[in-house]
Amino acid sequence: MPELPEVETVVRDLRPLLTGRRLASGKVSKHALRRPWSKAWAARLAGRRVEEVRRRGKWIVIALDDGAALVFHLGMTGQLTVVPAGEPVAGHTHLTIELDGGGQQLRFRDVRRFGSATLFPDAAALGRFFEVLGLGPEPFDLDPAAWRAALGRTGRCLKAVLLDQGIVAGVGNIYADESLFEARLHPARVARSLSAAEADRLRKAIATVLARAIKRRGSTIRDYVGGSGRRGGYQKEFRAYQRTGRPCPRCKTPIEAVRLAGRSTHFCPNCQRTPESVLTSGY
DNA sequence: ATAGGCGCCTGCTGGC
DNA sequence: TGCCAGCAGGCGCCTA
Repeated sequence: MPELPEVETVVRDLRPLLTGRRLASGKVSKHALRRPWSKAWAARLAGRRVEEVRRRGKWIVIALDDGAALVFHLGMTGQLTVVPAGEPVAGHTHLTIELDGGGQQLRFRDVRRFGSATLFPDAAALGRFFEVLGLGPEPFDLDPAAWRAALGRTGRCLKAVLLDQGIVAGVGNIYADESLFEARLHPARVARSLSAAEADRLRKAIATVLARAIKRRGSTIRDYVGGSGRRGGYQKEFRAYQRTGRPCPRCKTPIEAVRLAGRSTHFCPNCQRTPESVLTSGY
């Protein structure tokens, strides 16, 4: 689910709700998440104060006053919310942390359990974790020359490249399709085949689409909610993703769906020329 | 190097 | 109405 705009929305929602608050006891469900949650961590959290809530790619980092960091990934169906302690606990809630005063709780819910919650004891451990992950730059910070070089270095198709968190962090299936539509580039185009102008167009399109989606608080297809429980609204503005057979908003040609990089991929066959037609048109 | 497939989970949809 | 295959916003691992 949650790609950069959704994760960014959660972070912006949680920041004022968590910063400066003290964490109390934590309660964990018996179901395993993608990464194991150590039993000792709940006690380790108690009494710690939240210093900062931030995002890196699709990861949420809650930095604590003793240098430890609580790190979440939302997987496909993760929800990280602050709610009144009296609110009924929804099914699939895997971690509940009491907050000081006000009777609120931070809750992590994840139906499919592809997400994770992890506690890193200090900045060095967190740094090592992200180093091993090897996340690429944030999409809003892409250096034009480095981006062109990264595309020029691979024979993979654009869809696969956009989904690769090591090339650019935070783009997932929705925003890969929406960015390629915005840039008018076919998802099967070989990255190396892009001109400098096309690479620039794609770089700008990614930032444009993500910024637009953040303004709408991300996309809710089914499960996603922000840090205060509100749904996103960008799903109403999809131009390609999940619009198979419906008219392209630019040229009315029906949107097509194919499978690329193992993911369903949506594009306009007229606005986003196929690699073959690009070749035959003598580009 | 890269594509493709599978597995991890649960729940919903659509076709028969 | 009921059943079941197929699919879903992610990602790591394996094979060819």
